[in-house]
Amino acid sequence: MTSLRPVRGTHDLVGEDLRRQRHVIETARQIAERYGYQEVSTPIFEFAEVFARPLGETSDVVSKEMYVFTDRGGDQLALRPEYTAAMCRAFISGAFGQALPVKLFGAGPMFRYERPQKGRLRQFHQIDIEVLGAAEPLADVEVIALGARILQALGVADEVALELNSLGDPVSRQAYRSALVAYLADHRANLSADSQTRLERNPLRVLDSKDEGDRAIVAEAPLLDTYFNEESQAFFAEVKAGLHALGIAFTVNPKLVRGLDYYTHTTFEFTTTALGAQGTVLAGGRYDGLIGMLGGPQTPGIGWAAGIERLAMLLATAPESARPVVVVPVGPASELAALALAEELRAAGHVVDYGFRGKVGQRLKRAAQQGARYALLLGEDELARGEVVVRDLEQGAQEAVPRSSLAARLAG
RNA sequence: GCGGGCAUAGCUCAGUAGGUUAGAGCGCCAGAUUGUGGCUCUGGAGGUCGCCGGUUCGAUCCCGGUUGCUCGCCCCA
Repeated sequence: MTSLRPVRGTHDLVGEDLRRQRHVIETARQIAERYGYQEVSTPIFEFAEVFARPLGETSDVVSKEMYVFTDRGGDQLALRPEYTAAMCRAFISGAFGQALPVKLFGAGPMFRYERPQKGRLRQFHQIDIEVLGAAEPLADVEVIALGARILQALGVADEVALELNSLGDPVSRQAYRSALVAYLADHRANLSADSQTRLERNPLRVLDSKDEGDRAIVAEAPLLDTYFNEESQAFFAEVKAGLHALGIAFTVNPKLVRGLDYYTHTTFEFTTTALGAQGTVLAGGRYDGLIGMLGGPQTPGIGWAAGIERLAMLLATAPESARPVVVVPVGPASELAALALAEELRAAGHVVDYGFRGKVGQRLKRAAQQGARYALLLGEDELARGEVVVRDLEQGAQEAVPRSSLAARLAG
């Protein structure tokens, strides 16, 4: 048995799994570009405060899941557990210029120290979309639409449903929070143990508790939208109207509360029942206070992140890998000529593999395993005649083709 | 951090009511076929039965612990 394993919750990505993930990223990249989002890539580690401050010191992500370390210069750094705060830091650092809004697309690894399970890893990958500097509800609409279009293009739209909610602006949210805490405090004794601690740390989370007793209590709890001021109501109405106008189906889930502290107004989640316990596939919301919280100029923001592994698992089929042409020298005397032929075909744009050793039979077997369509056999006889034997590995038929018409033969 | 399931060949898995050399299919290597894969046949390599300890004359099998994987809780993409 192997003694050297990848670190728990990390995986080597190869073959079909890698192709699935690349397909997810490429699809998202193309569509984001079509919507006018620019691709950016930020460092995978940052000063730890970049995440600790906006996410909240008491949040699980910061208090128990972040990979934090001190570097040789004594700085407290963290492997990024999410993209949004890092994007905002880059914005404050001046990476994206001054013209607002900026529309950003990114994809890459994130790190959280958690118990791995289906659809959850310690190093996982996310696609990230952010719009910074747009306070308009139509920005929320576009951002959600972009997510919906990507899910459609991936062919997973039927597996997924959009849930939408609003937390209201900070004033409304705070008013509601007080009312909720007061209500829950009256029922504290009947709440589950988890929800009693939620009540201390993040009372809104009690709303989406899975515990049945909690659900009964929550059913009677005050409703968020009754605490909305006019502005919050109008904002939410515009987002919903925009989604209707674009034909994007959603259901309002008044108990949809995103976990991270920085959300205001719109929150949303695309979820599936096809992935076991980790149903959330793409989720985000508006975070108008985040950039200010980080010490930047008050700038509104809205965005989402999608789990690449989760999307890759939903893909019905894996993309095919390129089918190579394999060049096979017959006998040692033709090796160099065969290698030169391979180079020539590569220069012409073909995917060409050249094995380094083995008898003709072994090389052909290998070529078939690689999924090659053609094997090109080149021996002394063919060299002398200026020909190449083109063997169709699917049909089993082969024919000698003059070098001059080889390109045309392979094209057909 | 808490709970359940699983751990035998490269892969998927069988097995021994505790007993001498632990099996299959697929894969791998070689040969039949010294310039031809996929079919067929023959032969071969490959295992500290996850690890440590206990019970026993004897443990891959029973018991305890441990590690890993996996699924769930918390939390989240």
